[in-house]
Amino acid sequence: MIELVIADDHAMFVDGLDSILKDEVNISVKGKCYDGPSVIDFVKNNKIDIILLDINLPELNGIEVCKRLIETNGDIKIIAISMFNEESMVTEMLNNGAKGYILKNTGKDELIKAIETVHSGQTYFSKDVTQTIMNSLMKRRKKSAKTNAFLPKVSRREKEILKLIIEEYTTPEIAEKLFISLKTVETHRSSLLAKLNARNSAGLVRIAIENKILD
Amino acid sequence: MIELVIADDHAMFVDGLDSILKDEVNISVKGKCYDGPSVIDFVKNNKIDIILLDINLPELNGIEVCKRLIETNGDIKIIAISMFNEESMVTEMLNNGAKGYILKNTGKDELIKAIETVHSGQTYFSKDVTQTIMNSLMKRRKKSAKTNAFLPKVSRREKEILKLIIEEYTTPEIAEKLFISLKTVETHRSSLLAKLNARNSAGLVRIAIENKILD
DNA sequence: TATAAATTCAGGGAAAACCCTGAATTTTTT
DNA sequence: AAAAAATTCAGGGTTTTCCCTGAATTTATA
Repeated sequence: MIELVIADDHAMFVDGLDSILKDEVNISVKGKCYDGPSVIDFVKNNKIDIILLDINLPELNGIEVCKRLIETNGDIKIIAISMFNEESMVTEMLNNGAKGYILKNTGKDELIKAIETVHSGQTYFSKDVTQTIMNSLMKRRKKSAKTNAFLPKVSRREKEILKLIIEEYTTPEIAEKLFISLKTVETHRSSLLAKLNARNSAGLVRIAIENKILD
Repeated sequence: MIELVIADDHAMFVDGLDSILKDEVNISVKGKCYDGPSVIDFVKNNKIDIILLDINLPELNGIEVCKRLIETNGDIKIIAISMFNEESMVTEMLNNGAKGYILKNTGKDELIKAIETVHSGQTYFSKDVTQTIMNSLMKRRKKSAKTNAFLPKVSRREKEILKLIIEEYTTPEIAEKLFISLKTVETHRSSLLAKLNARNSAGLVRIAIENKILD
């Protein structure tokens, strides 16, 4: 028997889920919560396998609830429920330990499949959700492609010096470390500024990291 | 008719795919390539809708091929084929414009579904692949929590100044921009160095980016 | 083998960054 | 209301960075 609790501030939605799940012989709805703190309380005092957790909860939002429950009660399984199919929310929930993410327009069959899958120790994400994640992963391409723009070649030695600059070494220190003159290091620094089109060390570091020049 | 080319260095695998696709009335295998440069050549001289592109290609690997083809021939659709279900490879291909990613142990039905889906303008990722991506997104939770370690609070004003430092503004410029004294900016810089445990601006920028202090 | 690119070094100077001490005022938190 | 944190400013000094010109040597490339 899978024992679960439903957490959502819309009573009607909670009841809807409840009536859907009532028909399932191996699923038992042990409780209903309408705000964040209640969920934490309820889980503390009852043996619960799975929480169907809405993201938009009053007082303490679903993301926070998820984080706290995983911290204190590591073996609890959380399925996030949300109206919004947004990459930021999905990743946020995943990062806080949710085992599944389904949308509110999910049908009965998929809901039950999600519950059973997560209960068996696996993770469950609806097709729409995974598609959203994949799409957002792809969109990042255009961003990074734009920032790349035009980058001249940075020589081996320059990279070496750039690396040390990023590691907070000063020019005298770099000179000593590489057994070359202080003036040579300064030359390399100037070349780097020119090549990467930076005004100072701060820009050098930012541009180097943004464009993954080292690696 | 979907016109495609198969690119993989293992002839036997290529022939296997070919014979599978031969039975499909609406799919036509227009060519077979066994290394990176050949693919680029072939696509240049033939009207191709889709490329089934292996990641491990000789001379020029699949990731590079993908990047170049998308740059020159934006409307071509690439489905990556790989033996390995690794998050790094999947994201790498996605970032370079692949529209699908399937594993080499994928069955006939799924392969054809992938081709048709991608040809229709959508993206296709097999269940295994999406699962891998979702899992790796979840694993990052622990990582980011560790790197955070202990970071003191950076105040609102300090963040403002830190942002400008990262944008390559100098102290006099920041002072003018914020209508405050040069000495005040210097104080904030010192506080930032102390709080973030950095030795200089370069470190400031690196630490700020690494720990996502702005955002 | 020419040519180009990378690496090395130097002097001298201006600007910026960094360090220290010290302090007043405002805002936030307890 | 009191304490703590944030923001503001200053003097004076050292170090580092940045800029310019100029140049020799080594290495890679056409």
